[in-house]
Amino acid sequence: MTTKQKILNEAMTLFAERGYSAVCVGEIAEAVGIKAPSLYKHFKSKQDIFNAILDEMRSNYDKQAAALNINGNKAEGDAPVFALVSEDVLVQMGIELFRFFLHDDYASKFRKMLTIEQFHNSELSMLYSKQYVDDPLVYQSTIFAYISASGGFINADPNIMALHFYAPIYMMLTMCDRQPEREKEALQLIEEHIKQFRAVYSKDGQT
Amino acid sequence: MTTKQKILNEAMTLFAERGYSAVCVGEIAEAVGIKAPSLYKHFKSKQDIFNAILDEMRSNYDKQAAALNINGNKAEGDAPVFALVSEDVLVQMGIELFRFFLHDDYASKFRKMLTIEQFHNSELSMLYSKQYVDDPLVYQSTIFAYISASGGFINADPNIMALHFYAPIYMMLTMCDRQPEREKEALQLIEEHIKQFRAVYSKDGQT
DNA sequence: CTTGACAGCTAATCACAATTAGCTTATAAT
DNA sequence: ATTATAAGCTAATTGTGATTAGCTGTCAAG
Repeated sequence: MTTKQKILNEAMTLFAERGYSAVCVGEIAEAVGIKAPSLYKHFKSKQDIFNAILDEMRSNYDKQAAALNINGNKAEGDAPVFALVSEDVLVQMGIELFRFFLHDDYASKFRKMLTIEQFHNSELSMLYSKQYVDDPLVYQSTIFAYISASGGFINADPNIMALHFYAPIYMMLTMCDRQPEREKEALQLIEEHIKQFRAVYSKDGQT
Repeated sequence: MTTKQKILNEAMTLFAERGYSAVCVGEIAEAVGIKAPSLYKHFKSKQDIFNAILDEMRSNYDKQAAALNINGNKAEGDAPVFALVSEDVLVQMGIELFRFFLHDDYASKFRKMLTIEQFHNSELSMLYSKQYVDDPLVYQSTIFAYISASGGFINADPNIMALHFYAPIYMMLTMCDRQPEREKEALQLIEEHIKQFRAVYSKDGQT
């Protein structure tokens, strides 16, 4: 891995733990294994490092979606897969989603960093909302619209179904970001959540 | 209002916008209308100001719960009120809850501050989880257990019902913290969310 | 009246963090 | 072989931020 890349990684790790302004360039350098002034051979300022992290993540965004076996924004392609909502396919899906976002090193660090910096300016606010609220809701909504249309679920607004499905997962995710020791508990809750979600929304009623 | 109190207020405002380490004591002083060194007549360090904010909020915690017409941790007392889940009492409840937490100046600033600082140490992590995840869930759960028992709702795990009810509200709340301009949209979603929540969980079925 | 505590101020101090200057070495292309 | 470039280093520089020293005015208690 190139030094430049190493700098981005270590910087993100530190920013994710303590936030941009609490981290000093010396620490980033030390983590990389060089001295502070050498950072300036690769980036013109501390702010520039931060910006580069954002740029990198913007270009990684689609790759990330691909890393799950989902199509990111374009959920139409995935919907048929979910249509086979037999038994706990839905449960598995939700849990995979949760596990991936929680454990993927890059995704997880980036999310924590954005959590800390989200109020800093409106670009970051919008980015956070897009990544962790809007896009997932649009995606899930598409899926549920499809399932509803094919008769698997009762007739209900797919946007609200998406909210019902995703919000608890989101809440557990942010909880595990700050308290990783509660992952087990979170998984348990998510599993029950999805089972009950399926129960109340599926046409036949209970499992 | 005493200067000491003003310092705490202004400091919290700034910490909520930009986080502890990005704010310098001079700014706090300026917001209060004094010079930086004068702060030290009231607090022995910048960190001490932060700690005092936490202390203050700990002692305000119960008052806050009282400000809503709820009993904080002890939901047993409130449950009967909710038992009359006729029509949109539930909707009103949820929306009031949302509005209060979003607009109350103190509650809102404190939440943002804690959002930024939550990863700083485990005490803050626990505090965040308690305030915005665990306590609300316990509270809601108690309510739903009661409603279920009195036959208003289908038989389902009240913990999961609480999660279903609260998580979307929580997600919209944190969204509005970073994008206040989306409040209308959030309220709309919450209203539909609760209506649908009631529809799927109430014994009779639809509205 | 006067005195002491309080709360403010200006002018240091002290540390440290970001960045720049300028030197060195390795390496890869000419 | 030579040389230009990249990437590292040490030693400034510069700015800023937290905190301390020490002075001053106010005001309530004696």
